[in-house]
Amino acid sequence: MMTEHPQRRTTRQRIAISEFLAHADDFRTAQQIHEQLRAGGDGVGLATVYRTLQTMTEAGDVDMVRTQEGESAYRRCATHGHHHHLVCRCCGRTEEITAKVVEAWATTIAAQHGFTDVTHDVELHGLCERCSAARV
Amino acid sequence: MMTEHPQRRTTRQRIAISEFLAHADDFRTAQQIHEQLRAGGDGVGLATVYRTLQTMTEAGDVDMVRTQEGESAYRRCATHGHHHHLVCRCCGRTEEITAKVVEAWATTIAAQHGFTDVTHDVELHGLCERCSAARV
DNA sequence: TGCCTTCATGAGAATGATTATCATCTAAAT
DNA sequence: ATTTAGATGATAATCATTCTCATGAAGGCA
Ligand SMILES: [Mn+2]
Ligand SMILES: [Mn+2]
Ligand SMILES: [Zn+2]
Ligand SMILES: [Zn+2]
Repeated sequence: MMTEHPQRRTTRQRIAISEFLAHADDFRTAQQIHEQLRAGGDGVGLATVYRTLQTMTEAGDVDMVRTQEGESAYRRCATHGHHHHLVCRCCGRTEEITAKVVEAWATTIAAQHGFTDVTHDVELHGLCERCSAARV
Repeated sequence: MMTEHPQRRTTRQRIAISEFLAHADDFRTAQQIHEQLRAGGDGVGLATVYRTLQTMTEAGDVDMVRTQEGESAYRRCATHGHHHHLVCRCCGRTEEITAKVVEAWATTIAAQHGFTDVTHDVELHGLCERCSAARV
C-alpha cells in the first residue's frame, strides 16, 4: 500500500511564499520572508510562513541551511539534486556547488571508520568579489 | 602593542567544566553539561556554563558544533588544529577527521568564484559500527 | 595574613526564534 | 450549493541563550 499523503491545497498564502522564493536569489529566514511579504502587501501569518517553508523543505522544493547565528534560512535553488553552497557573508550572494571529490571523500571516510548511512553538511562562507573589493 | 586580554581566573566552576570536558568523549550541549555537573555534585550556574564554554571556544580550547536541532554542542578534541568530525547520530561516538582533499577543494572553489576569506563547515553524520549492527 | 581591586558567579528576568492551540476560514470535491 | 478535510493566523507556550546586577572570591600586594 502507498503512504497516504494529505492533500495539498493551493492557497493565496502558499502562492505568495512560493512566488517570493522564486524571485529571491539568496537565503532568507522565515522572519524575513514574513516581514517582506507583509511590506509587499501580501500579508501572511508568521505561523503559516513557518509551516509552509517546512513543508516545502520536506518536499525538496526549497533548501534549508542554518545561518551561523543558528537560524534557519531558505532558498529555492536552481540545482535540483544534492549540492552545496558558497555564500557571501556580507551580501548573501549564493553560488551553488557540486563537488564529486567531496562526495567521494565522504563515502571513503565513512567506510574507513565502519560508519553506515552517512550524510554530510558542507557549506562555504566568504566574501564575494564585489564585497571583497568594497572591503579594501 | 599586544591586545590586552582580560585576566582569566581559576575558579572551582571553570575547573569543573574543564574536567568534565576532559572526560567526555562526545559532544555535549551547555544544558547537558549543566545538568550532569549538578547531578555529580559540582553544581555550576547555567549562565556560568554558557559563559565558560563560550570563552573556551574563543580560546580554541574546545570545539563547538551545531546539532541538527540547532543547539550548540561542545567537545574537547584531541586534534588541536583545524579538523572535522564524523559523528554517530545514534550514540554520539565521534571521530576526528582531517582532510587535505577537502581543504584543497574549498580553496579552489573559492578562487574559481572570486571569493576571498572563505571558511568551510564540514561535518559527517552516520551510524557507527556498533549502532549499525544493533540496528539490523 | 589581611585588604583591595577586578573579575566571576548565579538566580532570575529578558530575548527571540520556533512551535503548539484552536476557533475560524476556505479550497475542492460532490 | 453543500460538505469536509485542510489551512490559516492571532495568540500563547517552548526553550535555548543572553542579560542584569547584587554578591562572591581569585590573586596581587602591603
Ligand atoms: Mn555533497
Ligand atoms: Mn577543513
Ligand atoms: Zn557579497
Ligand atoms: Zn553509535
